[in-house]
Amino acid sequence: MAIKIGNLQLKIMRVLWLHGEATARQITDAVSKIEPVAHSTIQTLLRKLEVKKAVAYEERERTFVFRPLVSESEVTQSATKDLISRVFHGSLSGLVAHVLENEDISDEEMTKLRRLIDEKSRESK
Amino acid sequence: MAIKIGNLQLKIMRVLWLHGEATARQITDAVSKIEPVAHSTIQTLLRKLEVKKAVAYEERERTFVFRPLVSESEVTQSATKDLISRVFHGSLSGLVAHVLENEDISDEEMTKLRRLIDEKSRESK
DNA sequence: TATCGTCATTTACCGTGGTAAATTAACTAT
DNA sequence: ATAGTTAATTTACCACGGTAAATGACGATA
Repeated sequence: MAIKIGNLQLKIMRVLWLHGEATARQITDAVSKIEPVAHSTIQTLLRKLEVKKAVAYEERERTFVFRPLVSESEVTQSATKDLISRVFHGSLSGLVAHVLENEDISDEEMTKLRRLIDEKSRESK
Repeated sequence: MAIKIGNLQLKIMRVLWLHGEATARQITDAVSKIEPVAHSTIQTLLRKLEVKKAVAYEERERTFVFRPLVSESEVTQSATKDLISRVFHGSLSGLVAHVLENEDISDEEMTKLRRLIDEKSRESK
């Protein structure tokens, strides 16, 4: 548990979550579409992800095919938990209060938020 | 902008926000109440905070008295923005949805959340 | 067969957060 | 005046994320 990864590592994981599996080259290409990155950088980070058991690979026709070992939810979860506990003393409403006060939230977002809360309270009853 | 600090550095800043100003020794003592830390560690981090203009000091009776140069809100803000943009593609509701699905939120928290949203929509109209 | 392209592997470096001991400088109390 | 206390400064690591070039290994192709 408590999978903690950086920003580029997250982008790599996203490619894997999206495609189920991918070669280093495919990941480099996918990530580079948004922001160019050297292939060797991707390989280094894949190695680091492998060390911390976030991905695994399998050799297929002399090429490594990587697949994720952790789910998007797990990673998202620990990043979120980390922020909420570190910065907001464990309080989700603290976070939301802060954002509502300091950021402009669109009407659409507000509607979504309200719906989320409504649904959640209905279901818990 | 975009002040980014680690966990222990955050704890140091909290002492400063709380007291307005403090000596390194006072910070060490305050932080150590929760979790012991070497005085020299605090001093090192104060130095690093000073380099990045998060604190300033003033010499008083041969002792440095530190004060914060950035507000709690600024720091909280950039940590929050960072998470929301990195992990939730800029969507606060995405974050909230995730938390509601994956964590147990108390009734009290839910009430607070609802109130926050109610107040916010009322005020924006 | 010699070279070209493509992988994987090795090696190396920077920045930042954290950890802290060792040293120096200055004042205080005996 | 000397020993002890306290603070600041210096120095030194480690871990991790990111960045990437250099090298090695191997199959394909000219």
